[in-house]
Amino acid sequence: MSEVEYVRERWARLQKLRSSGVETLPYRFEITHTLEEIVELYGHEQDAGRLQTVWARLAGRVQSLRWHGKTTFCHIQGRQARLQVYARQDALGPEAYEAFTNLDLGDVIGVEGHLFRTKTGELTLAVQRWALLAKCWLPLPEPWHGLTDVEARYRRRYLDLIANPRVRSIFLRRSQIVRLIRQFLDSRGFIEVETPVLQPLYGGALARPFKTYHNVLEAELFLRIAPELYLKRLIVGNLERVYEVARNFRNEGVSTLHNPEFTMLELYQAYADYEDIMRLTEEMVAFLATELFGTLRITFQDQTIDLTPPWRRLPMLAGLMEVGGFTEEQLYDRAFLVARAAELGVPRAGDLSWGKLIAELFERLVQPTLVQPTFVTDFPVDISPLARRKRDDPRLVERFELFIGGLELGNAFSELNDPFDQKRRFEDQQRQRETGDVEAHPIDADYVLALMYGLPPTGGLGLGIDRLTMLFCDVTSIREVILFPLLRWVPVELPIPPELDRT
RNA sequence: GAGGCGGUAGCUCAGCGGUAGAGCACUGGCCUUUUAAGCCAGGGGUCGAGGGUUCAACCCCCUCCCGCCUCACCA
Repeated sequence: MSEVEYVRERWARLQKLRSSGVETLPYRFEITHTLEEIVELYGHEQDAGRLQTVWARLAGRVQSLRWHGKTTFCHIQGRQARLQVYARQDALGPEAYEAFTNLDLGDVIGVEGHLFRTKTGELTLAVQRWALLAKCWLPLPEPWHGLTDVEARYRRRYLDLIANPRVRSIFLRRSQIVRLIRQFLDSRGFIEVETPVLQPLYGGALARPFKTYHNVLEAELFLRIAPELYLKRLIVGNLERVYEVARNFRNEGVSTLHNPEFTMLELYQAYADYEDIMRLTEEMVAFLATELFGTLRITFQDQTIDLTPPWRRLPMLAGLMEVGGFTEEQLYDRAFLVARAAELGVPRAGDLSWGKLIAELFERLVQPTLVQPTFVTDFPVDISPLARRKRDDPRLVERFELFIGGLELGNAFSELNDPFDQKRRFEDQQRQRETGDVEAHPIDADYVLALMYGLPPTGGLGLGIDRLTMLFCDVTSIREVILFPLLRWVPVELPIPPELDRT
């Protein structure tokens, strides 16, 4: 049967229901409990007499229907809990009962009655009155296999959420993660702030931006690629500890690890350095695991990951020596690095700076081995234009990236607070841009001006919320943790029968 | 951007160069404690789109669209 015919059929049933006296499509329905509350309160209550006295008004989506002549069972589903509902002709009367048997899977109903337990012991509501709250005009995916077609799952995420409990649990967990992060940071004296998404000049990361246009100002604007430079202005402004749960936009490819818009926690703490931020990070992630799972040992892709702090610190150059087999001399031997990089398939290795060569080699040789939580520290200065130089080696910066389960989760520095050095670093980026590096950081004089008023020593962190959620939900595609991942637009044809397509 | 895989009923999937299939869902009937309810009967298809080869194409060929995976790009 075509979708149009389903709609037609259900339309006819709705008309029948309207004439049965059952309340139809009301503006509100007063509930006494959510389904979660009812199950929580009475799920273990065995006393039949006591259950009998519980009168409840509940609502949910009909997710199964079993009818047996003069009685009908169904389950209604809420956000997490579901409850069985039992309708009898003798309790409802012939009209309301007949209407109940004409429900469709997917309809949203409100029910009123008392609780009891069936023969098999299942907590159930015996309906006395009911109302149709919303009509489901189209058939739902079948309950047994759920919805598996990936494209359909992303384009119609609501169906995915209805049909696949695991998907629901991922997004509930994501919400919990963000809530716990706020709780953790608030308890440490951070304040949550909001900074511009529309920026006249983008910065704070090395990436290509989306461009847009303000009509009245007649000005080009960019969607932010990171909130970093605004948050650090706030540290200049004495706010001392700030964070933002920031949606960032990067005009880059889509993959299992990248969505053009994604969510990053950024935080800045005055008077701290990157060592402090490492401790903060491991404590925060350990807090999350403990609150979510009650343990610091989690499973990701069949590997057990131990989140117990302190985590391994691995200086980038040390990693190349240990895992990559480099000697200290080789690390500064440009010809050797170029040859090794070319060997590993790095394109245009000869054109890369020392820092980029080191980073490429590290990424290929060492990164895949990082399953247990690891802070990779001390990056080359030329790929880190916003990080402060290492106190005992000006070729490097005080920066770390966090890897867990092979995922790159975060990036942090001792923030560069010297306006003169910052200006030179921007100028260096500008030169890279002129040689064709489209991701080089643009010069932001307004930001340097802010630094001239004095940025205290500051530690900052960017933590990928999407990827952190992937880790905690044991999924390998970022689209599984983003409710509506970016897909190419396709036209939709509405299955509305022509005779119903009027006012 | 390159390569691989996929798109068949509302959903999950078979299928074969020769009349389009199953399970669930749907419709009608029976059934007052069922739960992947059961039993009986029935309806439902632009086989992603377009072109080509062929007596004949869901199937073979070409182009395109959409998606997934790997790689590249990308921190």
